Amino acid sequence: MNEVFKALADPTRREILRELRGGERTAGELAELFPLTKSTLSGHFAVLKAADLVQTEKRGTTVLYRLNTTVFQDVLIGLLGLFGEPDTHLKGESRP
Amino acid sequence: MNEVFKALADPTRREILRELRGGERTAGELAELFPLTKSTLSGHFAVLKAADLVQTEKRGTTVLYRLNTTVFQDVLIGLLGLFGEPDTHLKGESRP
DNA sequence: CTCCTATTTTGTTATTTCGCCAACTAACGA
DNA sequence: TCGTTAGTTGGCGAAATAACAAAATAGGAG
Repeated sequence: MNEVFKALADPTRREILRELRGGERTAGELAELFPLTKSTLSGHFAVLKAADLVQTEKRGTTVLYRLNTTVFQDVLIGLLGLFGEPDTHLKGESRP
Repeated sequence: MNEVFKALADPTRREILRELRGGERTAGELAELFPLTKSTLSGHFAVLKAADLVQTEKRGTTVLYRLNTTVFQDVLIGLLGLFGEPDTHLKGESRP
């Protein structure tokens, strides 16, 4: 979960995710959208992949990136954990 | 919004927010919960305050910190912006 | 096999971040 | 006023981060 928040901390990476809302894109297509080199973008892709925010598919010589919407739910739950009510009604300790 | 995500990127700061779910705490009370110096914690408080994630109230010689739940909504909307559907149904361009 | 094209990896540099200690300010009580 | 307690600020070093250029890898096309 820490990796997810760290990944979301960078504006470029958030913009990448925003672009992927429209559907899958190749690494090159994404790279063209930013005033950064391909290698820099490739590093950002790696961070997003490590955080499981994107999924990749290798098709021939290109790599497709797409959003992993499953993790969206995890982030939401994480946020609820930050701002929601403390779980005082639970039996066990939340932090033993 | 960038400051908010940056603030959430640090585990200590997220833990501070989690602690504040239980109600307001003084800077000293919060500092005791972490194996860090007061000055370090003070720095984290400043980041959280700059991101508008907490509100402060000076009472005598102590400073009370409390959660700013208003920003929670902003973060949610920001997340929906990242993972939700692109706003293709809107009239204007989203990025002119 | 050889040459492109697409992408990742590696090495380097500049900037930022996080932690500590020491010094400082502010409010209170004796 | 003097001393104490609560908290913030400034300076510094270590580690993480983000950017680039150049080299390396992997897949087709010919």
